[in-house]
Amino acid sequence: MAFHKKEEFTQKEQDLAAFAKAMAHPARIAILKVLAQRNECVCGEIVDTLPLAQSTVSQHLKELKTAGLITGTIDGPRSCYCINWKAFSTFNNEFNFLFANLKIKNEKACC
Amino acid sequence: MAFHKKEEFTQKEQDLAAFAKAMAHPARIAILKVLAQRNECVCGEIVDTLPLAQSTVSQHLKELKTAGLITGTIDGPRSCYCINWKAFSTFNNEFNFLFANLKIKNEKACC
DNA sequence: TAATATAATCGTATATTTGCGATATAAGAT
DNA sequence: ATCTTATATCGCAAATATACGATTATATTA
Repeated sequence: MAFHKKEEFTQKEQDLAAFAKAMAHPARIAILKVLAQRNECVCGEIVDTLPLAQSTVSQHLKELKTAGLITGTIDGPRSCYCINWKAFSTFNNEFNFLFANLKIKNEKACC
Repeated sequence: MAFHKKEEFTQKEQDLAAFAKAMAHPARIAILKVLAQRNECVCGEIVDTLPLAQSTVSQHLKELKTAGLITGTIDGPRSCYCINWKAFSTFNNEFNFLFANLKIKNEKACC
C-alpha cells in the first residue's frame, strides 16, 4: 500500500516536478553546465569531467534525455548531446509563473 | 559500494540540486502553490487540498522546510507555514544564471 | 484535570534512485 | 575479418524516497 500517488495531481504539477527531478542531482546539474559551456555538442568528454563511472554518466544522460532536457543523436561511433533549448525555456516560464505569483503576494513574509 | 558521491561536486551544484530535489514531487509543488495563493500562513488546510494522509503531508512539509523553501512556526495548537521568499529568490537567480549561459550560447540547437 | 484538536514523529512496507562492473553494440581502423 | 574505441544496457547491491497507520506531543476547551 505504499504507492506512488503522483497521478492524483494535475498534469502541470507533475510536469514541473518531473523537470525538477531531472535536475535533482549534482551530476546532472554538472552535465548541463558542461553542455552549456561548450557550444558544440559534447559526447564522452562529459565522463572525463565527472567523478563517476562511464556507465553511471550514461545513465544520467539517459534520464536527462527522457525528461526532455537534452537531446542526443548518434554521430558515427560516438554520441552527441545538446541542451533541448525549447523544453528548457518552457520549464523556465512555468517556474517563473509560479514564482511571479509568489512575488506579488508574498513579498513580505508572514511567519 | 553504491554510495552517494554527491560530495564530490561543487557546493553550488549541490545546492541547486538540493533545491530542485525539494520541488521534485507534485505534492510539494502543490503545497507551494497553496502557500502562494493564500497570502496568510496556512496550516492543516494544506492537508485538505491534497490526496494524501496527514502524516505524509507533514513529511513533505518537513522536507520543504529542511531544504529552506518554506518556514514554519508553531502557532498555538496548529502550525503555520510560509514561503521562504529570500531562499526562493536566491535559487531563482542561481537557476537564471545557468539559464542565461544557455541562452547566450545555445540559442540555436546543434543536434 | 480530562477531553479534544492539530500536527509531528515513529515504525514499517514498498518503490525508486544511485552507482558500478560486466557485457553488448556499433562504427572505424588495421 | 579482427581489433579498437565510444557508448549503451544489464544485473546487482546499497541507499533514499514515498506513503500510511499508530502513537506522541502540545495547546486549547470543557
